[in-house]
Amino acid sequence: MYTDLMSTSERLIESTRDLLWERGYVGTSPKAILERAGAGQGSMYHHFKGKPDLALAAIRRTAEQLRAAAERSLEGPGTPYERIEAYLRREREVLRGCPIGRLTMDPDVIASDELRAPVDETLARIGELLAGIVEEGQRQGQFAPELDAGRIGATILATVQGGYVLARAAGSPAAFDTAVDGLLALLAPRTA
Amino acid sequence: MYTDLMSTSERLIESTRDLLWERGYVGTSPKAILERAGAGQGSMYHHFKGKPDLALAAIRRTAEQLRAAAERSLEGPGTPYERIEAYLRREREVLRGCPIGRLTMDPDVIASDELRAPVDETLARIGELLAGIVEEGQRQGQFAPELDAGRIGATILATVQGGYVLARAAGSPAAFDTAVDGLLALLAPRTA
DNA sequence: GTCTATAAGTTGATAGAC
DNA sequence: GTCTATCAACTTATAGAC
Repeated sequence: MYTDLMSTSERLIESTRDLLWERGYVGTSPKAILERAGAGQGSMYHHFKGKPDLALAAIRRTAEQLRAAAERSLEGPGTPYERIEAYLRREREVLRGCPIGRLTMDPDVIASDELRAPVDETLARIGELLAGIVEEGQRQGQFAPELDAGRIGATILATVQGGYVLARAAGSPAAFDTAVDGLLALLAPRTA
Repeated sequence: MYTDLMSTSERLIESTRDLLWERGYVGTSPKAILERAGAGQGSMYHHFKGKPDLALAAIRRTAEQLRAAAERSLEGPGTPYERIEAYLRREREVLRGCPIGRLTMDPDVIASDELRAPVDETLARIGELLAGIVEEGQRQGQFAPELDAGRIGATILATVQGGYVLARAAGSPAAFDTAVDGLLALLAPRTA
């Protein structure tokens, strides 16, 4: 519940963010949003055109925060390998899943170019960041020069997204860590 | 639509399988199932206790088929690396997502131990198969002996599951292949 | 800006006829 | 076994009062 401090519009967006993460777009009803935000129907339809419009605002904000969190890990100190490890091992609420990645399993999100765009852009951006760091590592001799940095970036990102799937299936965050450990072993610098 | 040949009970299960794949558990209503199966309310509640019971039958069948498909690729001919490649490159309807993996993003599936069990067991089984093949490759000197086979198996499975996420986000199956290509490069046998 | 009232359609399930 | 009727609750949205 976001009943204090924030404006009604803010509370609606934050409530929607929570529910999209927890239940997805299809599983989130306006009623549930309004209850969590402590607002009435009128407020929602005053500030937003409807459920898709409110969801878009929520998704955009979540996408922006995820991108920023990824950049914090990836643009931190350390060698390329260390920065990739920092990204892979950064604190996550693994069993909640990726707040952006999970939206790709939402049929109504995928059916809407507008709702899908921030999801696509965010994952593409993180993939590019990862690819850039792999390239940097190649220039420093840390990674094999024959690797395609773009592909490795995609593999790293896929391992993270798939790690969430395995962890939720198993009901345990350890499954995420196992997949990450395997990837890090495969990426381990030649001169360790 | 499954209006011919099958029994009503079969048509209900097959319709549910389709819809669970397409829209997930939360996004699938009994009404939609009945329309697709060409059956009335009474048939569904005669053969099944309700939506969760019908979904369980559908999920179990899909899980079994996915396990069998994975085994066909992984227990085929070729070196360990070649069998892993065959599994990774086997024909998939990438943009539809993994019919089992996608269920992990369904809150009602994850909330039910009964519905989650076949999902967990299927992914665990495929992960074990992969780990076994990695071990075999290690014995043959194809993969580095210091790798933890269980972890690498998890990484391979995670890359596949994450590949679906990236492809659906991008709206293109190519994103799946890119992640797989990166993984295969990292797994490439020493004596290529 | 926010609220309640209202509405047409859907959800998931039960009852009972055939 | 299969069907339709019925049900209370929910979904998404509009109208209009305050």
